Amino acid sequence: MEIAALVSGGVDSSVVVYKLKEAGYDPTIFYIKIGMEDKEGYTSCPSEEDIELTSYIARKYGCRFEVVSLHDEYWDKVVSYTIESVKRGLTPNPDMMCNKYIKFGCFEERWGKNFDKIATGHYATTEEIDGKTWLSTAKDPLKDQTDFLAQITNLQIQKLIFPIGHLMKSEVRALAAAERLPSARRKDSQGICFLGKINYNDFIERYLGKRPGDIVELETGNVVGKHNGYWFHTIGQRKGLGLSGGPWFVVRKDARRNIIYVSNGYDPETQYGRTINLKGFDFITEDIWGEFADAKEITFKIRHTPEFTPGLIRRIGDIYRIESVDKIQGIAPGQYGVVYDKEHHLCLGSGMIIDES
RNA sequence: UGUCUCAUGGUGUAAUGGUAGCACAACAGGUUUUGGUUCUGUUUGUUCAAGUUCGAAUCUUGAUGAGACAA
Repeated sequence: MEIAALVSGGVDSSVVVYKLKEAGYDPTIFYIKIGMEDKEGYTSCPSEEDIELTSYIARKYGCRFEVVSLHDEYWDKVVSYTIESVKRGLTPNPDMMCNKYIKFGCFEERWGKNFDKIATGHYATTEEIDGKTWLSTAKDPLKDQTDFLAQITNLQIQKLIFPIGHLMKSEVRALAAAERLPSARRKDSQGICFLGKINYNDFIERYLGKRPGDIVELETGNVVGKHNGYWFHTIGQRKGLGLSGGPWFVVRKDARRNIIYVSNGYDPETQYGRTINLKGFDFITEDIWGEFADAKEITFKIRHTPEFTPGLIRRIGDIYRIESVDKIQGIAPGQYGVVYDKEHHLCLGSGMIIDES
């Protein structure tokens, strides 16, 4: 079986190579360059070190190694998507798009198609049930990354293997240490991958600039402060408002009028919601419900959190509506509601959160 | 202009002659492959000038500023 391993130079993907070799496979290692360089030659890509580490792994395990660039595609599908979303007042999820369109999209079309399987260092697992492949959650609940994979398709999931999905993070680190991998003690990557060391707000300002507007208290309608543009704030956010007498949380955004609505207190009710409307819901493996009028018991996430929240899902026309059992903080349109089965074992699919109105 | 009240970090507030504290913000870390949440830590202040006192944010006088009542 021919396997392509996507390796970034981090601990997780390095251990993937080790696990594949251990299992008797001879993977070909690919490093995907997606560093952010725009037309002005501006770059933030710290890929030199990553490529160095990846190349070390390839040598150590005697694997074929290729550095491929999906820079333009990345810019198209992920970076401009991010900017467009933010501009529309939404909260984008670039990493989900990266998985859907880049790692398992463009890469597959250009290189992955020549392989039987594509292996990555995601904390996720797959499961065969009646000849169908399902995306299922990782053993390590804290590191589970199925929520970032929930936009991929059935075709993609069939080709994927996640060699470290049944390991705890600590086990992965221990393996890396035992194998003396240089990335063993490397810090976990975090944050939007294309930003590197660039501050998020700087990135936004670079493309959207500033547009001062009012910060309004939702309950009273009072103007309590000024902001530099609705695109610098997201729903549920506390930091960055600069208002005293708080804490204050962003509870609503009016992109058209450039107004940020906030509520005051440690636990304002307006910060929470129980209803989540999902547009363009995609099932990963198959539509297990079809047309249905009743409510299905599920669990879900609307953010990368360790908890799965129980709830009921209904279908209302094209909209899938989740009624959460618990109140949910920071429901931000543009983010994805990721739906799992009741036991939060299988990841069923996801849809983009839209405004309730 | 007559009278009164008030003046403490960026903001809002404590400390009634005895170590200027708290909250929010900001900043820095931890957690987290989405700017979110959350946790830990740090910085910043007595409007100014003179006086009383062993000792003043606190008492006295003046200045400046803000507010309220007042014709």
